[in-house]
Amino acid sequence: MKQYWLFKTEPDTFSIEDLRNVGASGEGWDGVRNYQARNFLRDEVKINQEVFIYHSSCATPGIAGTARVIRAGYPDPSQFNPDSPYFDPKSTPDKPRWYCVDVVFTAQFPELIPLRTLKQVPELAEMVLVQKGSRLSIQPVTSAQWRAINKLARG
DNA sequence: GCCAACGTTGGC
DNA sequence: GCCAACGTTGGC
Repeated sequence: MKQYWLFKTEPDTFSIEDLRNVGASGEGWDGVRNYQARNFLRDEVKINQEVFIYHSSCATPGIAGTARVIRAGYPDPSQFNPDSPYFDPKSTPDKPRWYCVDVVFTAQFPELIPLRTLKQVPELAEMVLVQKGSRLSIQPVTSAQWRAINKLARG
């Protein structure tokens, strides 16, 4: 079965509009500093898989649109950059600790689908995002969940 | 390996 | 800004 994902981002820092604006070159999804999320990026997120872009820590948190993976996991360059907020002095190029992938914008939903709406959809009851206390910033999404959310987005 | 203290996430 | 939930750190 095809694997889908949900990536969280704070729109004040990097929004779906920002992703759209970088165009076809895509964007390195860097700065993920959680081991469970790292493992997904390193081992399981593959080229051509599709991703929901989720806006967190903002007035209306929710799913803003979609992206596609154009490069699978590789060492996150920001961990080696002392000027980066994501610099990790304990990481070395032969033993990188953190990984990222590249994604490209595919669509922005006509309207963001708020978390509060997603929580009310029976088909999404098992979704990682709506589980209590889920802080995971890179999450697997099933094909059934992918379909249900795209249906919601079309209204 | 336990676990208290501390730090972070993120909705509200 | 509050605070619950969770992750990480570090002494022992």
